[in-house]
Amino acid sequence: MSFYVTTPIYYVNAAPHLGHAYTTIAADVLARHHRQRGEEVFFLTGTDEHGEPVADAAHALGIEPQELADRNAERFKALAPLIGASNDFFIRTTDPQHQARVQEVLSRVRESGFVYEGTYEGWYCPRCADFKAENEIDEGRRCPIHHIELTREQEDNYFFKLSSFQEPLERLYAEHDGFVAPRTRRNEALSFIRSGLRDVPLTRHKLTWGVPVPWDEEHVFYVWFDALLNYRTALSYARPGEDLTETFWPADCHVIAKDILRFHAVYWPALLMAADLSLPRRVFVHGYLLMEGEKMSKSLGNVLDPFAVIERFGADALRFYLLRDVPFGQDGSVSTASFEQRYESELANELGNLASRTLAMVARYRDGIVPAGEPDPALAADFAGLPERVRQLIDDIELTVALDEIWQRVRRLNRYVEEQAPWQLAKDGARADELDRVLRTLVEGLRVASVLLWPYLPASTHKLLQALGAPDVALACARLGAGAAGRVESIAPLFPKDPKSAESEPA
RNA sequence: GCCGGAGUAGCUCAGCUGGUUAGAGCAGCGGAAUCAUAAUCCGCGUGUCGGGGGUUCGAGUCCCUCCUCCGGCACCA
Repeated sequence: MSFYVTTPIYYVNAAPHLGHAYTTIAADVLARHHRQRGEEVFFLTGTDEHGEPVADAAHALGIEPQELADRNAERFKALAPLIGASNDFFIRTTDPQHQARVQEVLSRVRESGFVYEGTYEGWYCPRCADFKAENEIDEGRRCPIHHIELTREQEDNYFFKLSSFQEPLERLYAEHDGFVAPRTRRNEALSFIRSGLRDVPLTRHKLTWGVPVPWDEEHVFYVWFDALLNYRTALSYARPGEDLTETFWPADCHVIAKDILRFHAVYWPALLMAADLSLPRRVFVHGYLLMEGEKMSKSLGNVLDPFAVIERFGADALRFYLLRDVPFGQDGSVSTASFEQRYESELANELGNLASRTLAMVARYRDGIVPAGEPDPALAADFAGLPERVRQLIDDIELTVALDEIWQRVRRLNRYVEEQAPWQLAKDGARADELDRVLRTLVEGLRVASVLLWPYLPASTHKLLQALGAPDVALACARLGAGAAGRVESIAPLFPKDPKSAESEPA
């Protein structure tokens, strides 16, 4: 059993921000969950480096596109480990192996008859040195950037016969209902397809920053075709001397944001059909993170800065917050205030403190040895079926709902402590068996919750599971009573209240 | 304009194929406990379920209509 998940490749004309982190974190949760199942997982992320916006941004800085690409690719590459992403490879579309594969696949598409020479005509801005899309033209046919009048121009280039795939795509959507999720995004894509597909330019003539077209060196491939193919080309060279394509293709899940829906839900499957390659199983579209209800933008200030959050609270806190507070698949507001609220009340108070009190009681009442025996049936009943439920929800990419299911058990454990009042039992020697069972149950509950939380909170649950003497995170272990009795160690608070001043070790 | 979503407690939202007194978390008020990062737990909500009409024994949950908000409607990575 294998599982292949991807993020989009991030465009290097600007620096990484919270939105990039969000997508990568979500994909990472999927990757880690599937590893817990014992599946062979490949998790890909990377950078998209060609195209006019990169060339423009570079020239504005007075440097070559490659230099800008190198610079920003480095920043995206550095972001991944910082947010705890366990990606297996980082692709750059300027990798020579990628470019060679792109040429190969697109040549095949041409040989199959899906490419023809044509003329693109549109509104052109001489300052931008590029055509403008209909919806980005200002009043009076002006460039939205330079505010000068656009001219009508033509460009000879090669076209991809997208129109040939209208019917196959409609069939794909009919037969594979979950190809695009959530539902509303699927509808959007399908209605776009039904509205009639036109052929699209496959190459650009006036640009040079791109993958050269092998059959006509005057052209480079339009950046989207180059970019989309990364999902497949990466497998061929991610591991030196090995081709992983057979093992992992087709991708199980492409995680994307809604702004690139059309490319993944329409162009991409059409391109793969044209190349006679199998299609990804699913495209999952998440929403936007809004700051105070506005779309994120640096100029707004007041942005939840992922780097600042990670530096102070650690990557786990950011991961948890984003997947907890924003229903995955929908737009949602984020703010430093709500982050701090979640951090303190849920991570520090509910989970962190649960760990502290549990470990402290085992240490105080039983010298750090977890009593043997069966867990309390009452609590076991509340945990019954949980791993299966979580598994199902993750299969449905319901990351927020799955997290909530687990979190309800964290809360259940705090209630259990109050119900059982172990400190009372400890005063009565005749109730030692009861106390044994309560402590045993608590440790087990905490262990199971930690295993299930591991994809979301990899660093802190790892630390906690170590302390509990049960480091195995396999999903099969997420059953109350599956853990062995043994010794626990006490640890520093997992989520300190004032992490800024706490000189704790890095998470 | 066309298509698709959404409008449920102060806030953020659950409510699947219609069926007991409409739920959760947060915030607020009151209380209990002391193992714990002064953390935790318990109790407290008369909400026109956007408006109106309809179907039904019975409707946030189906149909019609109106209002408001959001998204998509092509070559912007």
